Amino acid sequence: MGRTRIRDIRHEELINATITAVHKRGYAVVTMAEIAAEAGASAASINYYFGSKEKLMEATMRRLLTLLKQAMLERYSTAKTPHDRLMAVLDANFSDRLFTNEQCSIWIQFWANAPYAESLQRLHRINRARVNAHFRAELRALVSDDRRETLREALQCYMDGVWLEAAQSSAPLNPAQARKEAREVADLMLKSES
Amino acid sequence: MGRTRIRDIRHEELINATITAVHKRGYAVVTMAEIAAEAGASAASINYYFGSKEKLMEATMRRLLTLLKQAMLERYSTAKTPHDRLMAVLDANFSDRLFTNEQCSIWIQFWANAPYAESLQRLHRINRARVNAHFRAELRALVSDDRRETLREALQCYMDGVWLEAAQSSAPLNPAQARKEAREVADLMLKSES
DNA sequence: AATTTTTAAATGGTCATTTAAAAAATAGAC
DNA sequence: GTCTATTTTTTAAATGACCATTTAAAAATT
Repeated sequence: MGRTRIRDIRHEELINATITAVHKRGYAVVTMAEIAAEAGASAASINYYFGSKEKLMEATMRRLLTLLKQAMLERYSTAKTPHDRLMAVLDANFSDRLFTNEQCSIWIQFWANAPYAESLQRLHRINRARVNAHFRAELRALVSDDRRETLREALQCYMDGVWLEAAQSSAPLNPAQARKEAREVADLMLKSES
Repeated sequence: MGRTRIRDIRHEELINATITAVHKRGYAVVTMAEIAAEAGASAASINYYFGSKEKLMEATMRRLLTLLKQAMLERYSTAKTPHDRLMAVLDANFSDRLFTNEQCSIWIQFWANAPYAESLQRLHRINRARVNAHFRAELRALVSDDRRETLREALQCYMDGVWLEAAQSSAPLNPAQARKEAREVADLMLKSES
């Protein structure tokens, strides 16, 4: 049973604290002590559970990527048509659970640091490849060969750009609105195909 | 005359060194000593000319924003139609001079740090407002009222996303290709209007 | 001679990580 | 259920780097 119950609880607490602390202070300057304080723990305990600051950051990013993956798979299961499944990918990216100020901040920090940390770069590649595969699969049925890659890249860049812009704003985000706009943009691009 | 000749030369050298050093090591971890070494100077001289690391970073970002502004104005002057001027904005963003690995890296670092530094945030707002104004002005003649804002935001996010993705790749960028794709994407979105 | 530019070295502060010991939880024996 | 023994968890304090910035003096320029 709960052989590692406390361990799991602390992992979760510390990762949540990391998300909040990085959002508040920035990846570059946040300290172990600040993260620990956010979780009501001590800096030493972070090293006890994660080994180092870098490994904590990696675990935090892994968590976000898992959430995104789950959100996509959830929506995929109920979507019937290629068009529905394409929209499912967009909806997942802007789901209420994911598209928050805190998580937008972390994503930006992730993007900014991935080029300088092998472990983060790897996570980024894996995630990017998965999203691309989904897009490609669904677009196959929706647009002609010669436009498919252009459209796929445009959609991917659009989504990244929305996250980027959201991270600059301190006003609370509106995921429902973001989903609506993403659908509009996608349909706008698809329409010129039919 | 050259009352401040050396001062200007050093400013330029140090800003260029900053761009290179940040690209190589990341904003978060690059040291004054590394930047100085890149310029063949000493860390102390950076403080002599810029006052602090933060002010150096601000000056560096200001330089990039100026380059972008110039590139836009240059292309604007020769464009005749609204469509041409819209493309001019895209072309400026992906011009040979700007769309380089080094500068992409800096932009990402800029985006990641703007939320945590008032001075950077200000620069970001100013730049964003200018690009938006250009887009809005040209789109007025090209698309209907109800779709204009969606399209503008989509284009803006697309551009940001392309920069973001470019910063993740270590392969040399292809500005001409980026311009071509941006034009395709823009036309794709405009087409469904006509 | 005066001013500007340059830097080596000193300063002071911050912080991730380690250490060593305490506190808490758990298990096993009775 | 209570009482040790053992393991796990927690943290205060120590350690050791690292680094931006300052200082003071030298070098270069005017």
